[in-house]
Parts: sequence; C-alpha cells; structure tokens
Amino acid sequence: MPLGALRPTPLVEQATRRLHEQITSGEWPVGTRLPGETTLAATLGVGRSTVREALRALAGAGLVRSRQGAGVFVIAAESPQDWPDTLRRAAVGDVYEVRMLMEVQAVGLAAQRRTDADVAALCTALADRRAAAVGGDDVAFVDADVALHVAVVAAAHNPVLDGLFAEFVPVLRRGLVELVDLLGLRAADPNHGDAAHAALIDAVAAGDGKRAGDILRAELDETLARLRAPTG
Amino acid sequence: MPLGALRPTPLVEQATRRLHEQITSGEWPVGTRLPGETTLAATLGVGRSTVREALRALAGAGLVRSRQGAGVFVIAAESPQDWPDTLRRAAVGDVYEVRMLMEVQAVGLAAQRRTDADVAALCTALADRRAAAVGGDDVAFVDADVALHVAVVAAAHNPVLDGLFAEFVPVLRRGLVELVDLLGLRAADPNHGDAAHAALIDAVAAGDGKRAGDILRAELDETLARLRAPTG
DNA sequence: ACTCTTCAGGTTGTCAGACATGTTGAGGCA
DNA sequence: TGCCTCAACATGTCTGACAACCTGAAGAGT
Repeated sequence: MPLGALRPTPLVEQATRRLHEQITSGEWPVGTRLPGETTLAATLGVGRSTVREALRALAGAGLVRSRQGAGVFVIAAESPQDWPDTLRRAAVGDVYEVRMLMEVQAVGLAAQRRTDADVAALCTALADRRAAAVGGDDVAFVDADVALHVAVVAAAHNPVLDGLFAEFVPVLRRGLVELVDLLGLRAADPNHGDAAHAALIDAVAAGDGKRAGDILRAELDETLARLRAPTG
Repeated sequence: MPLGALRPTPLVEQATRRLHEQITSGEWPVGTRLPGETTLAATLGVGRSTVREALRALAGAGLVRSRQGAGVFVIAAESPQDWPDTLRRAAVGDVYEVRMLMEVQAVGLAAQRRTDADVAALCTALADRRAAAVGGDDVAFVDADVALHVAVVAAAHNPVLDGLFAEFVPVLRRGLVELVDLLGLRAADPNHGDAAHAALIDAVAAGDGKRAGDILRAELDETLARLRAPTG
C-alpha cells in the first residue's frame, strides 16, 4: 500500500474544519457569539453531539470559548498552530537548509555538553531507529529518525533551542516522509543512513563536535545533492 | 466585579486537564494508545460523551489523534502552544546562543539572495530603529530592532526559516527587553548598536555574506561577553 | 509451514432523547 | 427607576442504540 490507506473523514473533523474556516475567513471575527448548537447542527446537517465535539476541538485549539447558557464565543482568529499549515507546504530544500543551519551547530554543542544520560538516550534512539528500519513502514522509520535528531539537539541543553526545534519537528517529519518516498531512500537499504547516524552518535559521545558537525553536514549535503540531481 | 464571576468548572474541562496532565507528565508518552472511552469514563467518573469531548479538545490542541476502531494515540507530548511558556523563563544566554546559530547563517543567505525590495525594507527598518532610538521607550526600541532582524532573515527567502524565526521572535523580544534593562545598553547611547546594524545592512546589500555574518557574530559576541562579565 | 478468510470482541463515530444548570431579556410591581 | 419573576434559549451531562472500523485468533486450504 504505497499510497496509504484511504479512510472516510469523520463528520466531526469536517465540521471542525468548516467552523474553523468561518473564523479564519473573517466571517466570525473575534468576539462573535456563534449560533447555538442546535442551529449549527441543523445548518451542518449533523447531530448536536457532533457539533459539540467540533466546538471542543476548536476550544482545544484556542479559537473559541464556551459559557453555559450564554453561548460560544470566538476568542482568536488564528490558531497558534496555524503556521505549521503554511510550512506543511514547505519545500524540502528549505527544510534541509534550516536543518543545515540549526542541527549542524547544535550537534557541536551537544558534543560539548552531552551527559551520560544523553549518550544513553542517543544509543536507545539509534536502536529504535534500527528496529523501525526492519519494518516496511516509512513513517515509523521517519519517526524514529526524527526522535534520534531530537535527542541529539536535546544534548545541547539549551531549552530555547529545544523548544524551537520542537516547533520545527512537524515540518521536518513531513519533509522526511516526502523525501523517503520521493528519492526511494529505503528501496536499496531499508536502514538508510545507519552508518552515518552511528558515526554521528559516536562523535557526540566522544565529545568531538567538529567531527559530529562534519558528519551531519555531509549527510545533509548528500541528501540535498540527490534532491537537486536531474530526475533520472 | 474586578475579580471576575465565579463559576463551577465544567466536568469536560476538568477531564481535559486530567488527561492532558497524563500526557505532559510522561505517563502517556508519544505513541501511547490511550485506554478506551468507556474505560476512561469509568476511571474519571463521567459519561462517555464527556470523555469524547475532552479527547476532542486534546485533539484540537494537537496532542492526540483518533482512529475509529483502533483507538486514540498520543502524537505530541507538549501542545505547540505550551513551549512559549517554557521559553518565557529562558535564560538570555540561551536566547543568544540560538541567535548565534540561526541568525549568523541566515544573514549569509540573506546576502546571497536579497532583492532590491529586501534592501529597501532593510533601509526602512534601520530608519525605524533610529526613529525609535530617539524616544526613551526601551520596548519600542527593542521592537524596532527585532523588526530589523526579521527583515534580515526574510531576505534569505526561506519560508521555513521565516516561520521558525517568527516563533522565536516573542522569546527574542523578551530577551532583548531584559538585556537592555539589565546591561543598561541605552544609558550611554540610546541608539546602541546603530553602527553595527548599519554595517550589517550594507554588507547584506553588497551581497557580502561573510562580512555580514562576521559583523553579526561580533555584535552578538560583544553582548554575550557583557552579559557574562562579573557584575561591577 | 504459509497464506488467506472469517469471526468475535473491542474500539470509535453518530444520533436521539432526557434532564440539569445557567444566561438573558421582557414584563410587572412597588 | 429599581427589583423580582419568569419564559425562552443556551450549554452541560448522561444514557442508550446502532453503525462502522480495527485487531487478533482460529480455521481452512494449498
């Protein structure tokens, strides 16, 4: 199943999206009191429970707030999560450029600052990546790969960097899934990049920031080069 | 009523919080399949609908995802909205370290890619910074400074980087306000750093990425050095 | 031994109905 | 004019029923 299983989109997700669009489009500006649940149910052609669940999703996203008896009010026009949507359409090359910028230096810091616990976490992450490589699931493999990189960045012990990288992770994940598919990275070798990742972790563990940075840069460069090669 | 009306907290909000805590505390790490709705309802002592609504709120917050028949899975340990709270307490040194990492390389890219419009925007931003320097308001000065740096990063024409930097801006802004206060950066010269910023923009405009990077690195280094100097 | 099919049990998705609780605004009275 | 009452409307919670989906085990066939 190379394209992924098809599933019907649950009504509550459709309803959530529709209501969300009413807000982001400006139809329901901040401060607006939404129509009541029974009205929305009739308008959307779903049950009241489905409307309630959709409104809860919007509340969880920080867009609306509900007061019993008074109604549901728009409290924000853009979900703080919205920028990842923009970045969902990001070019993989741009993603890799940011990786080059952030991660190559972060591994240098990680090599300087890693603790024993960090090294243990890195080894676990590498083992998990290898375990995920055994299965045929690209997404699981990417998740394990991303987790390894998160662990590397975490070893730099800079909470600002951790938080920022966490923001980057969804974009990175999507970029990697796309890349693995686009370049068929796992066709010849399901555990693509294992040697480089093992060497990276060894360099970090050994406190050799320059070598760690060089390894990662070379790895990212190679992938970028393949991405930019003429389609053959 | 200055303190706000007191209201009972709806059960669904309490349930949402409780489930959220299970995730953020690490009890349910990413990848965990949550207990079924009927089990959670029994555990929390509420109805199944209340559990469903709470789970929808968590889904809207990006923490869980649900698949009919399979279960509900944790997909993130921290709400994307949460990390700004963490970073509100970030050390200025950590903020500067990230600046060193991101911005120094970003200015190199900006120098390669800037358009005429970018250069015009940079000149405007510099003029705005100078105008803000005339006033006695530290915050306004910081805002103008941040805007200048945003314009520099934007000249790199990488949307992923733009988005990520935009996430960083609130943290940066807070860090700079604190720094200006802590080090009294504007006491002797209200337009602190003007020469360096003008030179930075000249270098970007001239397409000299190395010089731009060196200027910014020197500027950040100098500020870091002052931050780390013994108090006296 | 391996593969495919079937089925039971468990899970989420949706709807309807009933009742509780809270809010708001209109009307009436002092 | 201010206060009280009440009706209408709104959200909050629960229950029950059924649909649709997933997973793993068991059985049958090759």
